[in-house]
Amino acid sequence: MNFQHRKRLIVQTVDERGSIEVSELAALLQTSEMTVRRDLVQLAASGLLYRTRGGAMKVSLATDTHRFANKIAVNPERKDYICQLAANEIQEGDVIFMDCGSTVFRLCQFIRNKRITVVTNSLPIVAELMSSEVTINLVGGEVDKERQAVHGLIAEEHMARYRANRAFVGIDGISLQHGLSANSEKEASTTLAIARQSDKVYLLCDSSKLETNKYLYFAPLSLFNVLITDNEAPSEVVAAYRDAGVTLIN
Amino acid sequence: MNFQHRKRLIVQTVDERGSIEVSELAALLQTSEMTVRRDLVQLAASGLLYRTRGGAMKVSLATDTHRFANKIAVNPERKDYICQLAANEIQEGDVIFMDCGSTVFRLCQFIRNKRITVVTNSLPIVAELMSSEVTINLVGGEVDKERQAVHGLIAEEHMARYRANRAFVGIDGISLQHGLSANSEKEASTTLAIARQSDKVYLLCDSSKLETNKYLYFAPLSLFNVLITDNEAPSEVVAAYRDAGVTLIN
DNA sequence: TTTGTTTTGTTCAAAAATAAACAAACTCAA
DNA sequence: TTGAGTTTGTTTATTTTTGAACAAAACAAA
Repeated sequence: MNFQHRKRLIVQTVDERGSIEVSELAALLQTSEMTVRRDLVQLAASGLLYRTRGGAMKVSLATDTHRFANKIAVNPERKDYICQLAANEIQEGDVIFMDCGSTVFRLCQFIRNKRITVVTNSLPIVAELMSSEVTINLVGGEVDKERQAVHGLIAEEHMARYRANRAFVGIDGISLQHGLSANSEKEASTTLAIARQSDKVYLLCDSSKLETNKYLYFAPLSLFNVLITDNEAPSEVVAAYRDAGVTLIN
Repeated sequence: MNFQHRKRLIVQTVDERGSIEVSELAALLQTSEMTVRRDLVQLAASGLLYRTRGGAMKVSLATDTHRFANKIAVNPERKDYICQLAANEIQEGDVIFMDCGSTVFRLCQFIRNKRITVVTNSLPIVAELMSSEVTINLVGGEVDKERQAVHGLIAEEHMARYRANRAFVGIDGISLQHGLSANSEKEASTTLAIARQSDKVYLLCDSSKLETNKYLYFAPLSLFNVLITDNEAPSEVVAAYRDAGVTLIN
């Protein structure tokens, strides 16, 4: 029973069962738990399974990337700080795009009394701005109930009909090395569609997301014009972004 | 049972049930309440659920403080009667248009569990069907805040892209002499656009509106195929409509 | 307000899992 | 066969996770 043989069996078993414990694998492979752990470290490093304490799991079960939708509750004070900066950029008469990110949602409170037009695919944003001075243009198409937003082909065609001064979009991950990344194709696609139709794209991104990567890389840093983040961003990271030519406000 | 397992089960259970208590989760996961609390802290931090005192709830439920509310209906029991009749006409797999009338809104409760597609310009209907089996297609365009609906040129273009089996539309006034009438051009125009794209048009109209006229006449009786009204309609009026060739259900 | 109940966070000790260190066994050429 | 290099198993130390106990905080009812 060599490593190759064990490796095959481990991956196969994990795929079949979804998850398994180190002790079970040791019994199954007639080997010690230490050896199993060493194998698991290698397999996890090459991405064939997800290492958990006490065992391993199928990657697909552990990551559930599609779920990270409504992050309203996370880091609200940072997000409000960012949105205040973003609101300062907006002028009367502007036509702006707002996407369905949780950070972007919090921009609503700062623009309630501005005479501007907002084009958005986010239903919470529409609800929030319903009693405001803002003229709302809602993107049509099939409703994604999980994200409470409209995505897809028809939505993108709809957006293609409008031209905006500015766009405010959220992002799941951003890194100097790989650019922008997202947890879902839908959101990535919508972000691209919005960027195409806007003169100036502002990326709203709280500092916890700087230098993180999500599963789908979808655009280089050049997609946006201005990165707005909070004042808790590490100064060396901020400096690195500025050195890379990014216009960063914080 | 490690953290990854518990996490999956907790998120799944919360999503299914809407909310749950710490003690229930402890029993379900065969672990202590302390552990459940620690798990909930982590899950709430990553935005997968909303922490409440004594348990947790779905994020979307917690953030839906801003709901679209339909005006309190007049004659609710008549309208529900009509909608029950209307719902009987709908079959699995149908694609249906629903407009933004208050009568049509009450149809939602009867179609929650049907596997159909609803195309609508009404925001209260979208909100109501958000947690249902129904696939929703939202009509895009400029939002009419007063009516909580989308009207106008872009909206009509959007609707022109879809073809539906059935359409359920409300009406402000109807008379044998003058046909259909409305209180606003916007709604009249939308009704016409919907009728163009539908195989069969059902007019939902409580009996208090029969033989009334509003300021804008916009279509003859031939616009619709079936008139659904309630059982309080005077029998001579019903007879007159049937004599005039109208298919009437009540 | 005060009182009593429930829920929560913190601290601590026990248990489990892991990593590190080292010895034994095995591989494979020369 | 020898011996360098690798893999494996065992022991030990370290880290992580867990549950219990208890104090603090939040809530509800007088």
